[in-house]
Amino acid sequence: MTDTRFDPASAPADRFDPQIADSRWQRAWDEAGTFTADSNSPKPKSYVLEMFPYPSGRIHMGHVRNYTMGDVLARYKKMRGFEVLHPMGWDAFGMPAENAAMEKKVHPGEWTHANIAAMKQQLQGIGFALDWTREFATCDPEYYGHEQALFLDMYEAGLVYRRSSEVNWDPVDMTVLANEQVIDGKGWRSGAEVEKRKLDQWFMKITDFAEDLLDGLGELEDWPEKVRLMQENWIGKSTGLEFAFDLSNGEKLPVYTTRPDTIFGASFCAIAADHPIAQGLMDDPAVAAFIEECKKGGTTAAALETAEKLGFRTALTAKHPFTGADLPLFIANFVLMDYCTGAVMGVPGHDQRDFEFATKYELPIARVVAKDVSEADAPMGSEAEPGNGVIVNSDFLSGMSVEDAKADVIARAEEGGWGEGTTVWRLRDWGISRQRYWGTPIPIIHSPDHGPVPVPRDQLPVTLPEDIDFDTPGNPLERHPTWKHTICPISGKPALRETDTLDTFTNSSWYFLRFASQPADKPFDPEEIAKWMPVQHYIGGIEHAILHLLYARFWTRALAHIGKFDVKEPFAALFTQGMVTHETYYRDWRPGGEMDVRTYFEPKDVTRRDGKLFGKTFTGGEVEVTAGRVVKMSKSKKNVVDPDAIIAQYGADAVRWFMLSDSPPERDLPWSHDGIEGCGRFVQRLWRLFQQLDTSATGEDKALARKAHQAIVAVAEDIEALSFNKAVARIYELTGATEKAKPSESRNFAIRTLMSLVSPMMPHLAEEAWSVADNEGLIANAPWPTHDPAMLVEDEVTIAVQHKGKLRDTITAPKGAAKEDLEALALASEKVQRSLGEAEVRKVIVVPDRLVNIVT
RNA sequence: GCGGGUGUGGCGGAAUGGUAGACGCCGGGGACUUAAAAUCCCCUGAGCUUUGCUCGUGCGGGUUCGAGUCCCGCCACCCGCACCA
Repeated sequence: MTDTRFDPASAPADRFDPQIADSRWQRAWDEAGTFTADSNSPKPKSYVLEMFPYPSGRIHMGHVRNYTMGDVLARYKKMRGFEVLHPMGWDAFGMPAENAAMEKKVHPGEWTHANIAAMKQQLQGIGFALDWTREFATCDPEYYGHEQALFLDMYEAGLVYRRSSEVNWDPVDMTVLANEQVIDGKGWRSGAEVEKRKLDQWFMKITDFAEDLLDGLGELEDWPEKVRLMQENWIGKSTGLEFAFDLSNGEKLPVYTTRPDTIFGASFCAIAADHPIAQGLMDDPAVAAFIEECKKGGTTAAALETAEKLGFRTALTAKHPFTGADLPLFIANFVLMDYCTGAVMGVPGHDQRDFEFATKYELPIARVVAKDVSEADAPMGSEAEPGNGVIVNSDFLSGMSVEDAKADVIARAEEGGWGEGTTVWRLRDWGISRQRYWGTPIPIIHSPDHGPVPVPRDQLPVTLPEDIDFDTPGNPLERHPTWKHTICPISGKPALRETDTLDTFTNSSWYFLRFASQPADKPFDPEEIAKWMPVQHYIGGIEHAILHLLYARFWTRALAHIGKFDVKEPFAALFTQGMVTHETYYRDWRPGGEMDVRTYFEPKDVTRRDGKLFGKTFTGGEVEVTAGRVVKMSKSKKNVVDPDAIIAQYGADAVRWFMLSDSPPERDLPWSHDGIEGCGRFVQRLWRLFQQLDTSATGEDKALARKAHQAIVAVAEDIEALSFNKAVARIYELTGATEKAKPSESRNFAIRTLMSLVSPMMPHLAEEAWSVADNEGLIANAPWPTHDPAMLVEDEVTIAVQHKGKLRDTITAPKGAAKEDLEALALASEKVQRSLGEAEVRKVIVVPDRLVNIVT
C-alpha cells in the first residue's frame, strides 16, 4: 500500500500542484477500490450512467462535460450514503473502424483497442469516480456472444423476423450504404450512382411495443419534455378509417384516412408510384415514364420543401362508397408506399397537399367543414382548411361535429362491411441487418433443408474471423474463404452462416444491464438487475433522443416481456446536456478565381493585438482574421480545444470546475481561455484558504457559520437539481465570505465545509487538502456535511420599501417583526418621507420579512 | 408546414409575483514589488441638472399595490421532424 499522505517536501504548500496531486489521488482511489460498486452492500443503491463513448481515438471536451456531470452526481450520491454504480465501457463496433482498416490498413479490432487504451488513460487522468472493474467493450466476444443469446431469445419469442427490404447499394464498392453515406445520390467513397436493391434482412418487432412505448412516456416524469415529445412524434399514433374503394376494373383499393368525416369532400384518389396497381399499369409507356420521373425526385428535406405535386391520371376510377360518384384515380408523387396502404382519398378542401394537387389538376374543391352551418356555401380560400368545425354539404353527416361525423362514418363502414376504424403507427419495425464486418454476427445458419436455423447455444459466441481482407470491395464476412461454411444443426449437412451483422444500436440497447451484472454464463443475473435497475441518472447528448433511447426502451420491454426480469423502463431520469462550443476564427480570400474561400484558424494560432485578431499561417506569417460564430467544437471549423493540453497546464480540477461553471448544464457551454484561467486561479485560491485552518482559533462568527450551514443545504439542492452552475456560484460566495472572516472556530468550520462541498467537483484538490488537514482516510469516502437547521434562519432581514412601485429605501428589521412595526419603520425613513412629500398615504402593503409598499 | 426551446449588462448567466443584474469572466483604478508574475483592495447597466433622480429584462398591450416572472398579440434566433393521408 502506497502512503498517500501529503508529503510537504514534495510540493510547496502555497501552491497546489495538480501535476503531482492528480495522479497521487487517482492511484489512491484505484488501489483502495474506492469506486468499486458492491451489490451486496446494505446501503440503498444508486446507478449513475453517462452514455458510453465510441472509441474514436481521443476524448473531446463534450465527453469531459458529460462525464464530469455524472461524476459529480456519483460522488455526491456516495457522500449521501448510497452504494453507487458508476461504470464505464466502450461502444466499440461501428463504421469508423472499418474505414480506418481500409485507409490505414490496420485491423478494425487493433485500431479500436488502441483507441480504447488511449481514451481510458485520458479518462483516468480526469479523476472520474468510475468502477473500472466492470469495464467492457461491445466488441469483446464475451459481450457480443451474450448479445447473440439475447437475439436468439427474441427470435424464439417471435420478436425477430426476416423479410425482403430495400437498401442503398454501391455497385463499385459492392456494399450497402447507410443513408448518411449517400451524398446527392452517389456513394460517398466511390462516387458511383447508388442503386436500390432488395435484400433479405432481419427485423425486430418494435411495432409490437408501439402502444407500450407510447404509454410508458407518460410515466417518465424525469425525462425532458422535449425528448418525450420527439419520441411521441416518432411513434406517431393516429386513428381513422381504413376502407376500400371499388375500382372500375373490379379491383379493390384500400385507403386510410384520419378524416372520414370529410368523405363527402373527396374528389379523387391517389396511389404511390410503387403501389401494385400502378406497377400493374406499367405496360403503358406513359405510366412507366411517370413512375420513372417520380423516382428521380430527391428525398432530401430541401427537395421535398419545393417539390411540386405531380400526378398521372389513370383510366381507372374509384366508386365513392356513399354517393356512388366515379372519382378519378391518379398516381401521385406525394403518396408514400410505406405508410399504411400507399393510397389516399383526396379531400382538397381540408388537406393542404390535396388542395395543391387539385388546384394543379383542376379537380373540384368542395367545402364539407365550415365554422358554422350558415357558412356552408362560403367559398374556399387559397388554402385548405384542416381545422375543426361543423360538417356541411355532406348528406346525413351535415350538421354534425367533426368528432361525431368521424364516429358515424366508421360505424356505417363497419356495419356495411366495407371498412373499419383502425389505429396506424408511423413507427416501423427496426431493420437490424448490416452488411458489415465490424459488428455482432447474427447467430443464424441458413440450411438448405430447414431455412434459417438458430446457432445452437453451446456454439455461442459466433466470433468474427481475424484474417480478413478489406482491399477488395464488399462485405469481408461474405468473401472470407471459410468463415461462412458450416453445417446445419438439424441435418448436419453443409450450410452457410448469416454473414450480416447487427446494427450497432443493438449493442447500446442493453449495455446498461451488463454493467449492472456480468455473470460469465449468461447476459445478466435477474437478481442483480433488480438491485441496480433502473438507472437513476442517465446523462448524454440530445442527438440520441430518438433512436438509442427508443431502442433501449424497446429492448428492456422486450426482455421483460419474455420474462428476463421485471424492469420496464431502463432510465428513470434522463438528462441531455448541451454542447461545448467555441468561437471560430476565419479569413475569406480569393486564391485566384471568382470564388471566395474560407480558411479557418485554430484557437491556439490566433492572438489578439490592438483589438484585432491575427492568425498564424502555414508559412509562419500572420494575417488578420475575423471572429465568427460560437459553434460546437468540430474539426472542420478548427475550433477544437484538446482536453489533454488543458489538463496538462491547469490540472483536472480546473477543467472539471470550468465544465460546471456559468452555463446551465442543458445549454451550450462556450469554452474560453479567460474562463479556464479563472478556474485555475480559483483552484489555487481555495488551496490557500484550505491552508488557513487554525486549530488555535477560538470564538464564534455566527454570520459566517450561518452562511456555511446555508451553503450545505443550497449546494446539495443545486446538485440534486443538476444546477451545477448555481452550486458553483454558492461555493464562490462562501469562499469569499470565509476569506474575509477573522480566524475563529466558525471559520475553521467554513473551511472544512468548503472542502466537502467542492469534493465532488474538484476531488484531487479536496483529497490533498483533506490529507494535509490530518483527516483519516479519503474524503471520497467521507459523508456530506450535516447542517444545523437552527442555523439556517437569519435574525435580521433587510426589507425593501417601495413607493409608487419603486424602491425608495431599505430598512433592517428583526426576523418576524410585526406588520405594524415594519410600517412604522418604513414611514420613519427620511428617504421615504422625501418621496412621499405631501401625498396622502392611502394604503400600505406589508409582506413580512420582505417589503413594505406604500400606495398614495 | 408541424412540434419544441430561447431572448436579462461588453460576455456566460442569477432572481418561490416582492430590492433586477447574485456568482464568474472581461475592463478601469489603486496597493505590494527595483520590476514583472502572483496576490489583495475599490469601481464597473445606461443617462442626467449626481445628498439624488429618470430609464432599463426582444416589441406592443393587459392584470396587479407591485411583472424578467402571470395573461393576450407580435418579432427574432436556435433545435427537432417533415408530402405520415
